[in-house]
Amino acid sequence: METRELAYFAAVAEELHFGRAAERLGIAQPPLSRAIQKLERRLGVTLIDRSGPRIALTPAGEVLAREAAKVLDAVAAARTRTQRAGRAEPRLVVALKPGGDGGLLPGLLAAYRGHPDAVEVDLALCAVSERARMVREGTADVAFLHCPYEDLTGFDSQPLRVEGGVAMMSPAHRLAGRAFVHRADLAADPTPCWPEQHPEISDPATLMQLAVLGRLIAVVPESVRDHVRRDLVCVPVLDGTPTTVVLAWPVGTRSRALAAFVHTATMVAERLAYMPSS
Amino acid sequence: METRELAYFAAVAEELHFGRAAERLGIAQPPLSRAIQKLERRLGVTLIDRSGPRIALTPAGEVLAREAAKVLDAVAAARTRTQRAGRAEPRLVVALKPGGDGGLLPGLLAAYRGHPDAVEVDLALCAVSERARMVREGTADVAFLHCPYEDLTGFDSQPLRVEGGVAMMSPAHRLAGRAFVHRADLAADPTPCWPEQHPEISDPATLMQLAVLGRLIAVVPESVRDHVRRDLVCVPVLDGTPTTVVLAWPVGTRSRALAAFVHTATMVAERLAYMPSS
DNA sequence: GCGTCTCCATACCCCCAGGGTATGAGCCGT
DNA sequence: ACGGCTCATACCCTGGGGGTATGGAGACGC
Repeated sequence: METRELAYFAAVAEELHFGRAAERLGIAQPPLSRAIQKLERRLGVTLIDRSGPRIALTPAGEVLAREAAKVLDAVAAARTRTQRAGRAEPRLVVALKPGGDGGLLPGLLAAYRGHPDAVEVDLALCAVSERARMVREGTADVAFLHCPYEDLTGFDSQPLRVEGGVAMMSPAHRLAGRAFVHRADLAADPTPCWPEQHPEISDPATLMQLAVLGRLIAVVPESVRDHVRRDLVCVPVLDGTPTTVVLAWPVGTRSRALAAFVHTATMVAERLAYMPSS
Repeated sequence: METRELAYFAAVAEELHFGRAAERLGIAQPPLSRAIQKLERRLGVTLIDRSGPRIALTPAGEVLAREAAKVLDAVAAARTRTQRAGRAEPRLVVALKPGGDGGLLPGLLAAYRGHPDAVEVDLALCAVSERARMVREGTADVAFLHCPYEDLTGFDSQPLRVEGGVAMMSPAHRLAGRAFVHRADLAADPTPCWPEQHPEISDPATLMQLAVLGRLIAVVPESVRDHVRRDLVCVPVLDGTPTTVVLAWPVGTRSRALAAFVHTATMVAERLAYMPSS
């Protein structure tokens, strides 16, 4: 099973149409039909049900569609990781969303610079949904992720710190004067909360703008507190789900630079834990 | 990057010798050299350092060697899973070591048979190290694994029950009369324990034979207690690391039969938890 | 019910990529 | 310096992957 064949099958499985799949692949339809037939012969399994008016995947075809996607992802990751490893002097690409480092990054970068295995660090500031994908695809080496909001399957990870939540809201809001709130206070509120109800807002500026306008209340990790606009107030949510800031990297990575980065991060996080007021 | 090329590179990376790698691959040496050169040109990266007396992998080559192994594993898994899905009526292959089901299997199989999504269940009784590999390669659909002794990366899993440990020993042993022991009692003992010091013993019969002879003390999950030879005594280890029996399956599996099996297992495990004396 | 349209399979051809053999080139060790 | 080991190069050849043209099997309209 060559990757080309798997890519062909993946295209057919997605389009459910040989002609369109062939067009997308940049080849003619007959070679594509033959390639799929050959794949079926070699596996000894029917992958596509061609009897109906529209073609459909057999159960085996469904399985192969998922497996093929995994293989193609692995191949793409292999390419980017290999190329990155071969270019010039090594660098470490760290993916995070703005403010998503739990306040650890300044101290971490300073401490990491002094480590014997340290290399140059590139920061990839990106949207929420991008970070895990970047690491999976090899564009980034390691990412700051937030449990339990993000899926850690396929990653090794190191928890750095556990943070409570604060509710970010307009000063005009009726809860703005409170020393703390509970989830129930927010649930009863007419203004919607985030990120539960608005997962599509990935941009902090947009989020804060909406909060200022009283359109929503955002529950964010407490470390974000220092970066919010001055015209917003933050009120701790006592019973909010705590967020764990973790460093995540692909399983099986063997890189001294990465190991040093993770180790340094753990040290820095521990040190900060004893000085939480900073 | 075709899988053939990756297999070629993996062979070279393993043998560190073009001639032997070519022999292993069943091709001549020149085509292999060319294939690797082509790979390097396409990636724009040097993979192999040919300057020394023995060839060596560059850092990029090291990366690709690991990534290629992942891809080839994924391809092999894709083939076996697809073929299994296409053969006749579906079956569910459950991998476990003898006695490794925490006593859940009889009740689980009986309850599963009644489930609407149930299919025939094949039991693959295999050695300790085989189970995870079988699921990873697609030979089995799901396995009983034991945390924290086995690596769950790449799997989704469902914990079923937590078990304490019992020390299995000859009746002649000085601790055999005790109602319970602590780790310290065993650590001070001249006879070695298992599995910590003897991971190579994967066969329960061998293990028990050695225990009978007083050559070792085996610390095993308490559910194994019912299956040990009658000429052995089991003494609870109060402060032993608890073993969690989990069901593990490949991430991303979509199978009603498997979902039903896992769900049933959870139910059965819960029910058993309320009747621990059974 | 027949023509037509759509869509996949088949037939046939071409060409290049991948494989083989022979041989050269570089690097040791003696 | 020379022979041996090992990888690269040169050259040829074949198979298979890709192209075009066309057939055949349902689905739909009238």
